[in-house]
Amino acid sequence: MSAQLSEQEIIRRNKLEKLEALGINPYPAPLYPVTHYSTDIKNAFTEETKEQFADVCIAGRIMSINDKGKVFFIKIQDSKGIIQLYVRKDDVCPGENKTLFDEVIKHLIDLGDIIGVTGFVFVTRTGEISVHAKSFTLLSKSLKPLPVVKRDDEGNVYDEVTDPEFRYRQRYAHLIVQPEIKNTFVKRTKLINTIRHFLNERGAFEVETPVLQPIPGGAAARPFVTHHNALDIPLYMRIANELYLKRLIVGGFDWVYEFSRDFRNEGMDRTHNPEFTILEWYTAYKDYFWMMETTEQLFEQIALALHGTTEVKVGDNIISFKAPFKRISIYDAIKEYTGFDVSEMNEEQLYEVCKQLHLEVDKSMGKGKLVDTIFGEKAEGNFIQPTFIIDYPVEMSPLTKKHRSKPGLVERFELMVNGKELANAYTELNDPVDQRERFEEQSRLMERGDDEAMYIDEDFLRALEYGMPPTSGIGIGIDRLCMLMTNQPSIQDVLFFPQMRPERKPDEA
RNA sequence: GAACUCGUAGCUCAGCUGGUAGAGCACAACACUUUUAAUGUUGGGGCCCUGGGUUCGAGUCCCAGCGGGUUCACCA
Repeated sequence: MSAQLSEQEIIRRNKLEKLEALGINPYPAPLYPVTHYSTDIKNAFTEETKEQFADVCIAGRIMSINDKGKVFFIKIQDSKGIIQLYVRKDDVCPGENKTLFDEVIKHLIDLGDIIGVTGFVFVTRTGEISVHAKSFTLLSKSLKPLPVVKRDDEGNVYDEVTDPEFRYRQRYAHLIVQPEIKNTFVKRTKLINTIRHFLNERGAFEVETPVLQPIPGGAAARPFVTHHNALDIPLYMRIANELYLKRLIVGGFDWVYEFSRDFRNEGMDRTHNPEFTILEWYTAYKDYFWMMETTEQLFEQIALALHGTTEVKVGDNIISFKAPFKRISIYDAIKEYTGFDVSEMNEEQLYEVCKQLHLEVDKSMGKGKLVDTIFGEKAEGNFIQPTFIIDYPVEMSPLTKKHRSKPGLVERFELMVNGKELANAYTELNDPVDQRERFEEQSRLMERGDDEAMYIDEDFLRALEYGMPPTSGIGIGIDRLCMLMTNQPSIQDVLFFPQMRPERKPDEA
């Protein structure tokens, strides 16, 4: 074990022993009575307010040390920012015993240590607001050197940690070294809070439903399988929570929602993580037109909450979330970008169109999947500004109510933004007889080899048979929405701990 | 799962057609009581991802593996 330690790690362990020999606990238990944060001091300190800062207590992690002999300039980083400490030998060691300064501060303190000081705020000769330390306390010794990232007053960064593996595997260290990435995660939480507030103030009710499901329903995807020992049955990590939320609508809740962590056993890339978050909500006595209007309002509100404006810059595009959004049927969208009118086509004709468009297709694909493929490959990427794609063919949508006036279609929309799907919603299918037929059609697709076709959920059908009010529901991909709203190209940058391949243990080499 | 690409000090990176392993920061020692990414002087630190091969000789060339990234496939 010790053979694997670097020189610097060994030195730090030696310092730990020396501290203990001096009777200093490198990991003290008592609370540290912090009174101020770095940026609050820097923002509020003036000649006029300086009395308020005559006696402050502040703590943080040492990010730089400038040793000037009998004076140290130490920059510490707390949860809000960085502030400089001015540590003078005779002020932290007023008596005869100068050990704290000559030994501890001069030799036993490292970058990365967490310390606290009390003192008063003042401005140095070079004009930097600093804390003049009267006492100095080691709060936690750091045994592992952090990557050293430096930055000057213009904000230029030197020796930035660029290794993505480090960023994602050791997020804790990445957050220390580049705290500006916190902004993305602060925005993520703000986004979720905004949605929660939007829904709650309209009377929606937040619920929790099973993650472990005996039948993985509500979406077309490959699930993770696990096993329950006591019951001796397979259980699936949920791929969606749709069918459970609808059961609650049957049970008499008019508007339920859940931020659902879903799991899909599929590939990983910069837009896919095996676990991800989808907001789903269901509202009784509404239809998909109402849902489009509500969705527009929600997105407009999110943009305002995060950016203070409805115009959001994403990559090279400026996206306007000002409601209302454009609406176009999926067949019109396909016609616009391929020239083919597929609205009246049967499966063979669609297959032929796919061939002509050089799209990869196979015989297991039904009409729904063929239309989906054409749209996904040829049209989807063109919708940069928020656009509702509406009225999908029934074959693509086994949980959606048939269109009130257009045969062969269902009342469904997907919201496209920046060329990607952000939301998927419909007027819910509440006819139990129709729902059973749709499930049976899915079974036939499964037999043809479609490994994403849905299972028949008898319990869900039983619930529908009791009667579900007319309902509209929606699913919104929260991670994708975060990527969009924070202008991050990779899902790994909006998740604190994205899934990684297991790290190889050093002793396995 | 496939193709391409990368792996050298704690960090960022050099290392030529194969010939004793390099820099800056970080680290250690000394000096300096208001410094500004980086004060000066001196010093230490490497299984060059792993395993094979070619060669008198491999960080460098070849093969395989491991890990990362990008693109593609599947999908939200």
